[in-house]
Amino acid sequence: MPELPEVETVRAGLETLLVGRRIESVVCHRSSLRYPLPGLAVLTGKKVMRVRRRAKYLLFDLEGDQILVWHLGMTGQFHVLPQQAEKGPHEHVHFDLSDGKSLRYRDTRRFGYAELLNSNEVEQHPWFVNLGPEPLEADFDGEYLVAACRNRKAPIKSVIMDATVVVGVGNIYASESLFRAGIHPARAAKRISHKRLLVLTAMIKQVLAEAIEAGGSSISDFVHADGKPGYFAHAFRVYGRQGEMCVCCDKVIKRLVQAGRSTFYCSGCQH
DNA sequence: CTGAAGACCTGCCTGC
DNA sequence: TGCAGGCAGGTCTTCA
Repeated sequence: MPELPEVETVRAGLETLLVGRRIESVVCHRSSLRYPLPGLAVLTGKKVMRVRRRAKYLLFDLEGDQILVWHLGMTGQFHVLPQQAEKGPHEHVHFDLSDGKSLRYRDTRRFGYAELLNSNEVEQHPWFVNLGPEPLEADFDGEYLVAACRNRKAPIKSVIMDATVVVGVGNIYASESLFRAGIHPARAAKRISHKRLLVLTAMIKQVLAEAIEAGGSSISDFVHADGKPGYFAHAFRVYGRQGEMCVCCDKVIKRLVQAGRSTFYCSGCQH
């Protein structure tokens, strides 16, 4: 469910709630999500040292050398509840913690997945080895995107959602950043001028930074680790607004389907 | 190699 | 009311 701002918001929440706590017990209510779950019982007694993020993956650094890598898929959520809280629907894994709380993983559609790695295995793991730069880091800049779009005739929306080009830009923020940049989502990447790609790079950074600042979006499944919703959904300018008036001109927001995903755009502002 | 489409899974909303 | 169909924030696999 979550795009980069949501995962980053979850990461920050979990960092506060988990670091320094020990895992006292682990219960898996099913043996696999998207893939088989790793044997999590080995984490019993381990202290959580850090919670990091790479792309849309959460990385829990544990005492010793192990890293629990977790992807939330479309509908994954972590909640921190009192240990005595009853098991909720679609709660697949419980970690009881040394402070009397319980970390619960809930995932309706079960597209989430997890793996337990040693720290030296992460970079070369298939999930990480081909990932592009983080969109908010300096190595994702205009010149980089220009180079990535050269010779690519795929629609620009597909290119910015390609995790080997840049990580973390999902279906919502792809539409939002293309709107801000005034670029039609179906335009072939190679047919966009250098100057406009520089603007798009800046808009990707801007929209993601604003969403993180607002605590992520809240559509149906996203909630923070502490259960509070994010507020960025109120700031969508095109996503989910087909049939509504554009905020910038007198045209109506349209929807089209690209690679099986909905894309929202304004035919007046984007070309 | 590239790009498009299907697959995974459940729940909710719409329209007949 | 009931049911079929479409839709949902991700990513991997398959196919042309």
